[in-house]
Amino acid sequence: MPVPLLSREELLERLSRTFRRYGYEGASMTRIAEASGLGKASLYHYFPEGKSQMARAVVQRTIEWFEANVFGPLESNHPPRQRIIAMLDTLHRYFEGGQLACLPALMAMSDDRALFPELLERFFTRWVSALGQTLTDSGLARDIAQRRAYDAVERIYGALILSRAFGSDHTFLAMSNELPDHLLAGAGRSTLWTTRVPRFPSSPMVPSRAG
Amino acid sequence: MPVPLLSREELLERLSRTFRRYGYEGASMTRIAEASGLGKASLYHYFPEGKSQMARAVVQRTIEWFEANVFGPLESNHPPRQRIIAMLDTLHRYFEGGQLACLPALMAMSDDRALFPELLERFFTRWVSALGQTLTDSGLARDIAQRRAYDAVERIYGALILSRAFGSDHTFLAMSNELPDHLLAGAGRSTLWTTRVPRFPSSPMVPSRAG
DNA sequence: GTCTATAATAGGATAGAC
DNA sequence: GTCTATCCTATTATAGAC
Repeated sequence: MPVPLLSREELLERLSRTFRRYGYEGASMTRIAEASGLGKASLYHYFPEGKSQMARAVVQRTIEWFEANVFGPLESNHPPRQRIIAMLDTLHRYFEGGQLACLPALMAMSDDRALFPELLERFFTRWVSALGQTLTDSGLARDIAQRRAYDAVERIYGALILSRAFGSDHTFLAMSNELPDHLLAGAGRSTLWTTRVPRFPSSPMVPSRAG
Repeated sequence: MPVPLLSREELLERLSRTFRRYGYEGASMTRIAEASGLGKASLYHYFPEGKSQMARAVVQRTIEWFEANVFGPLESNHPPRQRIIAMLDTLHRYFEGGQLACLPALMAMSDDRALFPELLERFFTRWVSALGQTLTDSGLARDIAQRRAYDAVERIYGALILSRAFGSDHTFLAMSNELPDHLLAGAGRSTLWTTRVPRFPSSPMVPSRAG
C-alpha cells in the first residue's frame, strides 16, 4: 500500500533544515535520509536527479517562504517601522536565534554559489527591492532607500555570522534593536504608506511557520 | 633526497585558498592535493591528524594574518579614518573582490563552527576589539564605539555575501564607500589618537600579501 | 619529504521486490 | 511509495619504497 509517510511540505521542511545545518556538501544522503525518516531510495523517488535537485527545491521553497513571510509583508500597507520590526522578528525565528542559517547565504559563501546562481541572485535582489519599497514608503528618496536596503540585508547576515560565532543571539538582537531607527533616520512624516494601495491585500505580519 | 617542494608558508597559503573556496566539507583531500601540488601521503606528513588539523592551521594562520594586516593597523597611531579605509582596502584584496570568502566566516555559517569554536570566537572578538579601539581613538564614547565596531564587521560580511551572490564586488565597494563616514559620524575632533602611545611600533597599513 | 599503491569507509545513485 | 540490497565512485587515511 503505497502511502506517503510525509507530505511534500513536511519533506521539504526536513530537507531544508538538513541543508541549512550542514551546507550543500555536508548534507550527505545518509544524513538527509535520517533527518527525513525515509530511505535513500525513497528520496530518489521524489528527486530523481538526486541531491542537487533537493537543494534546488529547498532554495526555491526558501524564496517562496520569504515571499509570503518577509518580502510581501515589507510591501504591505502597515507603517514602515512596523514592517521592519516584523521582518526582524520573523528572521529571528527563522534563524532560530542563530541555530540555523539560510541556504542561499550559506551557498553564496562558497563555490556552491555556482550551482543555482540565478536563484541566489533573485533571492537577495527581491529582498533589497521589497525593503526598498518599505523605505521609500517612509518618505526616503529612492536612492537613499535602496542604499539602506542593502545596508540592512548586510547587517542581518553579518549579525547572523557573529551570533553563530559567539554562540549567542545577542549580536543579532542588538542589531535588531538598532536597525529600525537607523533605516528610518531622516524619513519624512510622509503619509504615503497610509494612502498607497497595498500590493498584497492582506499580507500576514506573522509567519505561519518558520522553516 | 628529501627536499620540501613548498615552504610551510606556501603550503598553508594553498590550503587556505582551497578551504576558502570549497568550505571545510567541500575541500576534499584530492582537491587539496591538486591545489598544493603534493600527494595525499605528503600532506599527512605535515598534518598527521588529517583534514581537521589542516583546517585548524588555516584558521590559526588567518588570525595571525589579520593580526598583522588588519587588527594591528586598526590600533596604530594613524588617523582613525585612514585606519578604517586601510582596513577596507586590505579586505577587498583579501577577498579578491568577492572571489574568496574567509574560512572563519564560512565555518561559522554551518555546523562546522563546532570544530574550533574558540578560534572563531577569538577571531571575531579580536576584530571588534581592534576596531573599537580605532573608534574610541576618534573620540567616540566607548559604548558607541563598540556598537559601531560590531556594525562594521556585520556590514563587511553581509556585503561579502551579497557581492558573491551578485557575482560582482559592487556591493562591497558601495559599503566601503559608506562605512567610514557612518562609523565616524559624530566623532569629536579629539586628538587622542595623535598623542596615544601606539601599541604596535610601526604596524603596516598595507599588507605584505593577501592570503 | 615525497611518492605509488592500497586499504577501509562513506559517498551518491540504482534495481527490483513488495 | 517504501524498502533492502547493491553498485560504483570518491573519500579519508595508511604502508612502505625511495
